[in-house]
Amino acid sequence: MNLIEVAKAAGVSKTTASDALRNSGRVSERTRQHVVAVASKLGYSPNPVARSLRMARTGAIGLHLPEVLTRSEYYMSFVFGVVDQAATMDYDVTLLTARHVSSHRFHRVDGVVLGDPLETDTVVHGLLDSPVPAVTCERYTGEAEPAGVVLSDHAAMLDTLLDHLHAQGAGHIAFLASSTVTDWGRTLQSTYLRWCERHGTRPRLREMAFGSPTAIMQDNVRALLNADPEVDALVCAPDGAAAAVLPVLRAAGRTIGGDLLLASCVDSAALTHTDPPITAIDLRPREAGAACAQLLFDVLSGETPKGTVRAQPIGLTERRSTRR
Amino acid sequence: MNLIEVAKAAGVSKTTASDALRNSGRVSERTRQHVVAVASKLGYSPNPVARSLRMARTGAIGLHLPEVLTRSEYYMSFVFGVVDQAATMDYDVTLLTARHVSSHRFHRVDGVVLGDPLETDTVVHGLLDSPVPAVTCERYTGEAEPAGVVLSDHAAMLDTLLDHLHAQGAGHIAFLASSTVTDWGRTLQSTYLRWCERHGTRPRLREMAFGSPTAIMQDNVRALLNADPEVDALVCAPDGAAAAVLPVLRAAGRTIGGDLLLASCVDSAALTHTDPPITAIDLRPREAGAACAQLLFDVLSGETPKGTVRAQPIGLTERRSTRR
DNA sequence: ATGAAAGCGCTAACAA
DNA sequence: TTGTTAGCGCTTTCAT
Repeated sequence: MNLIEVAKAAGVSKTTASDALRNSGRVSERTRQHVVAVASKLGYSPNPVARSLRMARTGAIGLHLPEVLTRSEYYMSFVFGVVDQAATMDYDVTLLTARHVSSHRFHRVDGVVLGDPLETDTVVHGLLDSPVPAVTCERYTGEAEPAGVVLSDHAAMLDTLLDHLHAQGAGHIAFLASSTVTDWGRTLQSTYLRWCERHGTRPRLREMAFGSPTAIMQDNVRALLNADPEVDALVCAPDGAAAAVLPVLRAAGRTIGGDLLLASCVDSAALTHTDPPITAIDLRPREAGAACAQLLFDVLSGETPKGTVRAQPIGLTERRSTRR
Repeated sequence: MNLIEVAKAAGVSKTTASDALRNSGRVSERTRQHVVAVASKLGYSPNPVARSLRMARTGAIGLHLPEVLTRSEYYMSFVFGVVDQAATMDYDVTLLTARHVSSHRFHRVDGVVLGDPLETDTVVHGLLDSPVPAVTCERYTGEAEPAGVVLSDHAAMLDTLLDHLHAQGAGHIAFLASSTVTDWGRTLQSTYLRWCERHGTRPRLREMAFGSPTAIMQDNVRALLNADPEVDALVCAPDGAAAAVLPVLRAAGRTIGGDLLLASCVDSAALTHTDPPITAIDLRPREAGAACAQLLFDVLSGETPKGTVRAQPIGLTERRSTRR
């Protein structure tokens, strides 16, 4: 069932049928209604592929996420933020994986959103090199220049968190860090180190690769506490780490919210269920995803110049794990 | 940069260029290499939209998930199972949301995968009514007939779990149920009720709507324990419920793995970090997603008849919460 | 207000 | 082995 058949059945030309169905305002109200009626009777629906070819736009944007992290609640929310925003613009969202770099199928999408682009991710590199505009959530630490960037002020928020711990009496704050392959991980590390310097305390930092398994996180924290028994607060950067190390801390005889304060740099529902609930930075992933999609559309429409950077607010959710 | 320009630059016809780049085996090795070289020098990449139009297939499949649940680890894994499998077939995956039902853009995809189709979801209904084949993960409890179904034996696995609890000495097992809008939720409820009947014990069941907030889950469990202090085991169906109610159980003076056994019908990383770790049914969502995609491709290729049902194994992960 | 024709970039049938 | 031609279904000039 295509446009020609509808036109024929309605006794008009292809063009008129097309214009009628798209409300172009070119046809008389009478014929428009007639064509619409005929089309719906025939169960016609336009072929979006043909339309895309003619209009040179696909009606879809691509979305790429770091492979190792795809289980996390953060990314799931991010994805649906992007999808929601895209839906309001009548756009589809296509998930882009490793295949899409070697292959040459870039332009089945009008643009791409990259969530936390890893410097080491070849897909990211390929996508940034492709002809379609790209918006990243957080800075890309590699060479290429995305068409837009959505940024949150992680440095300021981590400072706020560290100040909070300090105000609660913590004097020796340790930091379980993410690797520096993302701008986020890098920023957090340097912020922590600077904060320690400003406060004249010795940094206790352990770095972990992205997507490290639970056991590794736990080993790191155990080692941290053994090496430094005087540690009285722990901030965990990797998603899921804070909850994962809770048993270890307890096994070491520590009381969370008592002689040891605990906080996470990524909030999640799980942190509200732990005993005690764990203080965390709320990254507002859904809003971040929506902001990325919006920026991409603004760039695509030409309203916004390439290279635009937009701020995305984040928050701190204080819970019992950091209240003495 | 299109095929014609490449052909011109290479001094061959459009067709030859096309065949050379697609390894159709129609052109001589000499010209093939020449065309490929020219194309890559010019930075040519084929237009997938044009190809789709010509070949009457889009190279993408759609994926729809229940809106309310989209944060969960289960669905994130499921999504990437689908994406992985699709990638091996050189297919894209497009996320389908509410918009796609009212609108008529179905056929930008060659088929759709529906994860846990809710009977009440209008998108699901629209998709099942659309001309493209659909594969569901779990049965659709409404009227339409999907082209394929991937099923796990939840009844058998819940029986196994209940038997396990019974073997550990539990005599009064309560069940926090999901609503019956999915086949999964329905199956679990009836299985629990039948098990109770077989064992001559009184069922203690509370049903919760899909996507209920934490507070509601906790209230339900509190009420359950108050009404029935003799309950010595609790099975939670909804994703996240088991972890969420842990504090409530503790506040009620119960010892998990001691005077109260606790288990979840959906496994997740969070359940390995709780104290104690919680026994759960491992639904193997990644494998399930991959199986759905695979079945869809088999249907699309015509190898597999419509209406095919395939089994997908699941497992039980016993943890300390159910070992006395 | 409507129609005829061109063409988006590609692949497949038909020739040579 | 290669080239020529005809569309896939749509939107957009350009006429009328």
